[in-house]
Amino acid sequence: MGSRADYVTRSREWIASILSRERRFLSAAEIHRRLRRAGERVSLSTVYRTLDHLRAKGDIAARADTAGEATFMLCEPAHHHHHAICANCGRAQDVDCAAMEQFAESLRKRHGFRLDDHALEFFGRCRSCR
Amino acid sequence: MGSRADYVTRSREWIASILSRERRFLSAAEIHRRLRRAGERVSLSTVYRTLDHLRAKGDIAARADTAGEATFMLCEPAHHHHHAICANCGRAQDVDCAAMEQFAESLRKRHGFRLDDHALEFFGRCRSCR
DNA sequence: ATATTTGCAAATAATTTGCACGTAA
DNA sequence: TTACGTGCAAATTATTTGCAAATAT
Repeated sequence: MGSRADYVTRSREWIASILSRERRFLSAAEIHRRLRRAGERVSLSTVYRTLDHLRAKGDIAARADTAGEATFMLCEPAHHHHHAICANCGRAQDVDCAAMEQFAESLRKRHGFRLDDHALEFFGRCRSCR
Repeated sequence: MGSRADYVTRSREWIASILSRERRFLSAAEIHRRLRRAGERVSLSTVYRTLDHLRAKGDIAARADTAGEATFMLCEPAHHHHHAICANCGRAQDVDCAAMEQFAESLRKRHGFRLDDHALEFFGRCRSCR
């Protein structure tokens, strides 16, 4: 039965550590640039493949930025991507969403829309960037 | 002073009419396909340029779909892109958002996040697709 | 030993651009 | 007429893939 292994490699550790240090959405190219700066020689395709791997495992959240470029961020609850994204530093913080869920429910009642998933993003300035 | 004109052309009328008929997010390629089906000979670049033009005017909303491809939809209030997107037919309906605004306000108080803009999307089944 | 990951170079796919020609005003 | 729009082909950019070599288990 298909239970594929999960090798721990230098590239993967580096990419994970970058995502873990910078708690914000990064593109594959940005991650690749940081690797080179750190002196790590990892190919861009490996970055893409690793990000895809992490996404499949549910370890990171992916979203397309305004230009449509894919970006990735470490994020535990794989199913609730609610973030407050700072227009200045780009950092994203998680947002608790009890009120959100409640609103989603009222949505269904008023609009007859059966909800499978939802995504909410705020754009602005975080506390430290004001 | 730079107030550019706004010519009414065959291509633009067609593209506007397609967006007006289909109230859902369409990619440039999808719009182009519809034009050809209708027997209209419009280049893909013109589709892109027209969509960009409409977006600049604030007549349409743009968003990257899950694959990162740009999609466009006719949408009056240029600053509030809240949509309920049907996973089946793809149609997007506007969602009233008084409760949303209120939630955004509490966000600021609790997280110290100064809000510039926000985007909210629901994915599921609309009434007629259930 | 063997399955998995990687690098590299080439293939795709979406989008943009330069430029000569067409068209609305 | 003249500013704006369009087609076409070429350029750019993000992402994916095939395959042989490297590496983790």
